[in-house]
Amino acid sequence: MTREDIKSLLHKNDLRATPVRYEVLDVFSKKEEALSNKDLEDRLPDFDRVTLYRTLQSFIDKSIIHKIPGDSGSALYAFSFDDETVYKKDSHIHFQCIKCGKLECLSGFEIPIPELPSGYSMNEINMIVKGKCEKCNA
Amino acid sequence: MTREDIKSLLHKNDLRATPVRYEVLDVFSKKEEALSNKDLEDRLPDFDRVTLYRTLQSFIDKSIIHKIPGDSGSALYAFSFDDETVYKKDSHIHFQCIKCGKLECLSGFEIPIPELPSGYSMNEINMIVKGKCEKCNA
DNA sequence: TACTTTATTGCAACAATGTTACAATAATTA
DNA sequence: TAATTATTGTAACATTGTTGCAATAAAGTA
Ligand SMILES: [Mn+2]
Ligand SMILES: [Mn+2]
Ligand SMILES: [Zn+2]
Ligand SMILES: [Zn+2]
Repeated sequence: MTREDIKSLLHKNDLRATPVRYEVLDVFSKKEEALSNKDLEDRLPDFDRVTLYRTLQSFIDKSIIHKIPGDSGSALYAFSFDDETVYKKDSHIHFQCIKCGKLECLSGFEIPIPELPSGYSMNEINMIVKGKCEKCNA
Repeated sequence: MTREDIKSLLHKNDLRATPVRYEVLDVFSKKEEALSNKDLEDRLPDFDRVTLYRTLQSFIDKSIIHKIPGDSGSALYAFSFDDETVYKKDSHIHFQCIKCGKLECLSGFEIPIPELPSGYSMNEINMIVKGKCEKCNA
């Protein structure tokens, strides 16, 4: 993602193009794994953690990134490569390696639709698979 | 679950039968929804929150309850009605209602097995479906 | 039952993460 | 360039998670 790409993405979403936002989006678009607020603090030490927190919130609001429920205690976030509508239609699997700890979005691997009891309706599915990634299995 | 049932379940797991444990298991075996540490504090105000925290840990260790990853910021726990082995073999769907907020284990509705990229292995799956429950759809 | 052993509890204290208020500052628009 | 309004940094506070330690209670034994 070029600087121009980021700028237009931000403006398309009614967000001003500021240094934090450039940096955070740069990190997300490059990194293949999900990151926590703390992860960002470590990577971008020049910005305050509250600023990073609010940056994440604004991106979540605009669906530029998505939040991934984790059992780790802190929330994880990842870039939504597909555009918003596509992301919501066919959502992807989240995979967390039990050895190296990395949590990644498996783009291209669709979540199989489960059956629900009658009377229940479905809006969103989140599937988190735990196991060993390719590297850690080798 | 009778008092005797609870006692033998605890002893079977090498846990002493104490008042907190009776109460917590009583709550879990009756309630159909998942609960947080805070939820337990509200329901059982006579016990210290750290005691409840450690009670949950001991039950998790023995697989008497299971932890459910949520995006709410705090961990949720639910009773494992099936015994441990069965629970691990065919795990169940977790359903969270977007209207009333309740998170429940849909026992009897199995998680469909997803495909993974080659080289990846699977140890555990967690599927959280969001939508409206029967009550909230009526 | 009384005694011994060892797990468990309550309290205090601390760590980590999440969240808001407000004044200073920077990005847009005219 | 000036005006407008979003965004930032700092501080402060809330909530949840976690550990150490001495007091207490449960289980096992005589
Ligand atoms: Mn994802
Ligand atoms: Mn469950
Ligand atoms: Zn790995
Ligand atoms: Zn409901």
